[in-house]
Amino acid sequence: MKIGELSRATGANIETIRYYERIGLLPQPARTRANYRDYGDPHRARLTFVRHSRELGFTIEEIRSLLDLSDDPGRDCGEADRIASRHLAQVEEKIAQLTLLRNELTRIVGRCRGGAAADCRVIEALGDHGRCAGAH
Amino acid sequence: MKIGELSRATGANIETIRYYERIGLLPQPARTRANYRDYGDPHRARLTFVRHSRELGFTIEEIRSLLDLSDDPGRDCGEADRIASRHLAQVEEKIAQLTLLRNELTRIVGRCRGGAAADCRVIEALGDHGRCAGAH
DNA sequence: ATGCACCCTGTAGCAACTACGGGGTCAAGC
DNA sequence: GCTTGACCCCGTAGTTGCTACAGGGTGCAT
Repeated sequence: MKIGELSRATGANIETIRYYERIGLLPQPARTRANYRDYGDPHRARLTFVRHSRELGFTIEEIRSLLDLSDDPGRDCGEADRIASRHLAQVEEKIAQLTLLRNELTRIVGRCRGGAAADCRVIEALGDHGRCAGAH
Repeated sequence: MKIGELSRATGANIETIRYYERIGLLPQPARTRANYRDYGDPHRARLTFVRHSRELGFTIEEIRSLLDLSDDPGRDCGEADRIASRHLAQVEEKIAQLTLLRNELTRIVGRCRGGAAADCRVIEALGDHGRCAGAH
């Protein structure tokens, strides 16, 4: 299939597909006589894997490791589990941080009654870190 | 104070301070005879405002708007509240997304017993979006 | 033959920094 | 008086993960 079809099949956009090839995440496909990229099913599967992993927030380098693992069926897969676990821990950490942040922001907003900026509680709160409860 | 002191006083690193000056977020400070930047308290307060806002996840452009408001004490401050409210909504959205993500990841990890990568459930799950519950 | 959708390459842009190279300044210690 | 070290200057390039051109070529229908 041509790059446009692959793009529609996977939801990755065309520029992104070429970018993945350039950084070596996708192998170089065959070319047609007109020098168009010509993809097969293994390419589609690999790109689906990459897009799905990206949607789950894995970095390109993590995905590279995961792909290396899956390219080498004999290797122990504990490494894949470790990468995913570490990522899960990062996501949980991020959720915790954002929750603290939401609390700060909730405290800050809704305190303006439309007065002059000189007395604005929002601006005041932003300038004064000392009043924050969270540890950011 | 010199840039190193300002850096220590605010937690912003030196390169970042010069960057903020370059993009017009901080005013150009006075210079000593040796051409060193020489900051005063207003600079420190402004930088504290910027860093705190960045820690709360406001973009540089949002911060620029907030600073414009606070520089003009006569203006209505409802705008500040709108910026903060919109940002709060974005944070809540992000938390919701990450929570879905965490659920996916929790489903994926811990399914490896150290077998061969060929049978790895983690790798399999990443290649197969169809089995995801969440709407990412 | 001409329009249109599609494809090619290479480069530059985005946010928000961070790092680096190649220099200048200043106070302390020998 | 000379060196050592900590600090400062500027300008530019790198980071991540794309996205957006510019300037061309290809393939098919009308």
